[in-house]
This record gives sequence, C-alpha cells and structure tokens, in this order.
Amino acid sequence: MTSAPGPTGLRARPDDVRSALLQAAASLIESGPESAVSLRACARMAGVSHAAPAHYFPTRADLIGAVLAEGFDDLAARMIAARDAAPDDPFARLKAIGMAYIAFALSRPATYDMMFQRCNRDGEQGRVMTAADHCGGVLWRAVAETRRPEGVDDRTGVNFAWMAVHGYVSLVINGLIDGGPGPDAIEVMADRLLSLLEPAFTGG
Amino acid sequence: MTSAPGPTGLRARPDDVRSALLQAAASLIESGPESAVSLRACARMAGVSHAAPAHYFPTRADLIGAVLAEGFDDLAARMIAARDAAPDDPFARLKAIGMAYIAFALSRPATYDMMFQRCNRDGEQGRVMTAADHCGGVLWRAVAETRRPEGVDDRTGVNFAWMAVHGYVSLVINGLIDGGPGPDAIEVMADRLLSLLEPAFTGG
DNA sequence: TCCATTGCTTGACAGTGTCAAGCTGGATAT
DNA sequence: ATATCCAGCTTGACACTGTCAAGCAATGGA
Repeated sequence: MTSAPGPTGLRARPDDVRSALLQAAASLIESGPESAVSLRACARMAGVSHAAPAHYFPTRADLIGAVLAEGFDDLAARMIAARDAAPDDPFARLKAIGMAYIAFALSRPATYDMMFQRCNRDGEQGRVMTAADHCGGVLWRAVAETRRPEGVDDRTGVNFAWMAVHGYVSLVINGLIDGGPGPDAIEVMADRLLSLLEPAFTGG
Repeated sequence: MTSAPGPTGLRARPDDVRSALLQAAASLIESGPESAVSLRACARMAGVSHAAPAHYFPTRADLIGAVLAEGFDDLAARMIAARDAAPDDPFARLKAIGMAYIAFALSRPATYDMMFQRCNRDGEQGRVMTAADHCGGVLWRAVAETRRPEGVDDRTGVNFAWMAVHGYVSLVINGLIDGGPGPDAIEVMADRLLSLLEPAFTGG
C-alpha cells in the first residue's frame, strides 16, 4: 500500500482530497443523524486516513462550516436566479425569491437546518457568516424596492419576509406543521402563506 | 466513600438523582456548546457516577428529550397564561400568545433551538412530540376564534402565525437578524412584526 | 545531489455513549 | 431473626470520536 493513489485511481489534482472531503461531509449531513457526520467518517468515505482532513480543515467545525458556506452560496444563487426570472413587479420578485428559498431548504433539509444554527458557524473564520450576509443582501435589495405601508422600514420588511420563509421551512422540515393532505400540499401552502405577506409590501 | 449519600448531604427522595440530572442537563444546554451536554458531564454535575444516568434515561437522547419536553410544557403554560391575561379580542389574544412565545424563546434560547430540531426528538418515546402538539393545540384554538379573510382556513392561519413567531426568534437567536439599535429593540421589533400579521386574522 | 516543503500516514491521548458485571443497603418473605 | 431479593448505584470495559505529534514519501528547486 504505502502511499498508493487510493482505491479510486490516480489523483489528478491536489485539491481532489479536499473536494472529496467536502462532498463526503455534504452527503453525510443529508443521509443520517448529525452525530454521524464525523471527520473520521468523511475521511473513510474519501478514502484517506483519519487525520488527513486536518490538512485542509483545522477542526471539525471548519469542515462543517465549509459545507454550510457553500450552502449559503447555493442559496444566494438560487434566490438571484429566481428574482431575475420573475416578472418586473417588486412583490412578484420578492415572492419568487421566497419560493426559491423554500425550494432550496426542502431540497437539502438537513443542511439548511445546520446553516441556521450558531453552533455550526464557528469554523472557517467567519466565511459562513459572510455567505449568510450575502443572502441577506439579496433579500434586503428586493425588499428595498417594494412600496410599504407607513411604519414598515427596510429592516422591518426584511425581518418580516425572512422570518416568514425561514419559519415555514424550519417548522416543515422538523415536522411541526404540514401543508395538509395532497402531494404538493407543502408548495401550495407555501404559495398561500407568501401571498398573505402582500399587504406589508404594497403601498398602504 | 462506598455509597455515601453524596456531597450535598442526605438524599430525601429517590427521584433526587433524576431531577438533579435533568437540572444539570438543562443548565449545560444553556451555558455552553451543545457538544458539552454529555451524559458524563451531567453525571459529574449531579455528583453521581458516569453510568448512573442510564438508570433513568436509557440513552442520551432520552435525557435531552426529557429536558425538551419540559421546555414545551413550560412554553404551553406561558402561552396559556398570556392568552388568559389578554383583552377579550381574538387577535389581541393571539398576539399575546405570540409575545409570550417569543419571550420564552429569548429566555432559554439554546433550549428553544434544540426543541425544534427533529434530531433531538428521538428519545422519550414520543413524549416530546406530545408536548409540542400541546403547544400547537393552544395556538390552533386561538387561531380558530379569529375571523379571517376568505381562503385562510384554520390550518393556513396556524401555519402563518407559528411560522412568524418561530422564524423571528430562530433568526434572532442565531444572529441573522436583529431589531436594530436600542436596548429593547428585539421586543419592539417583535411587536411591530406581529402587528403586521393582523390583516390575516381580521375579517377581510 | 542535496534539501526543504507539501501531503499524507501511523500512533497516541483524553473524552464520549453504552453495555456488562458487581456491590450494597433496605425491604420483604419465611 | 434470618434469608432473600432487588432497586440504585458503582466500577470496568469497549468502540468510537476530535485533535495533536511524529514520521514517511515524493516532488520540486538549488
């Protein structure tokens, strides 16, 4: 064995191990309990020794943090894409962002859950928070373009929109509310709930 | 030492150890990272051996689950108290419940966070979910008493109200939004946000 | 040819959850 | 009064974890 190129064959680029670890972590997060996302399990899945991750991620929090930062990047990209594909109406754009947000969370529920826990945001020297702020910025700009009733300033509008989508997906993911019977109930309910936000984002 | 009554003196009731473990776990949850809430740390804090918890809680998830179930019970009690103290108006009662909900979450943020994660709800054979459903029932009844615009059925109303309060406290606790400058900003912002829900809970 | 650095390895340590076995004192049965 | 039992807790062990230290192997430059 010595230091053979590993069971999967030749290693083309030096960053192969790093991305294999990231992929393993992302996969483990979505496919089991959080306690199963261990550095050693990621190393096994990537075909390297148990201490190899330390060369790329000083601590476990850094590996997790890298996955979560990538999650925020993905989320921001989806929000932007949905916004740009929406009709040219402030609330329609805001609602499209919200639906994209919900779709992301439902597609990677365990990752989403971890993204919004302070305890998972220690590693990666703040890169997670930077990526999260990027998402907030997209939302902030979309809110700023809406006309709102008197007394609803930008901050209040951002908080109102964000708490709605986050609260909904968080409760759905964790099984505390549901959309009722039917196959698309969750999406239909999401659409109805976001429509209820409209009075706060149209001139009053 | 043999099996002396422990460093704190005589043990009055046989459930002393059990409640000491619960108290230790509740304290550790609020005073450090989740990883520090270990069975052995609770045992040390309760002054018993590392395997003593197994006599009361078969697994770690059961001890955590017991704390979280007690948290849901506490939350339900606060919601009920606030509802009964509010003026006799359907939305005023609903809003009072929401403010009590937010106050609970801010008073025990780490516990609140764990209460709403599926991964912490395995133990205690469903007692956590039962307690959570109790909270949902209080909310459900308050929503049912409101008059709502056409198309907003009970389920939609419950989801709308719950996602708002949960989303707000969850984002605040995890540092993603804030109430702006000022000492009482979080509470003031909560009040304003809950007021924005009113159109959905008054006859349209 | 020598050397240094990068990338990974093995080995060790303390800490964890959980299981197995043993002790102990009070209650119960005879 | 003596024997028995058992709940309640103990110690001990196991596999697993994150993290640190040391070492090896190969690559690149001088």
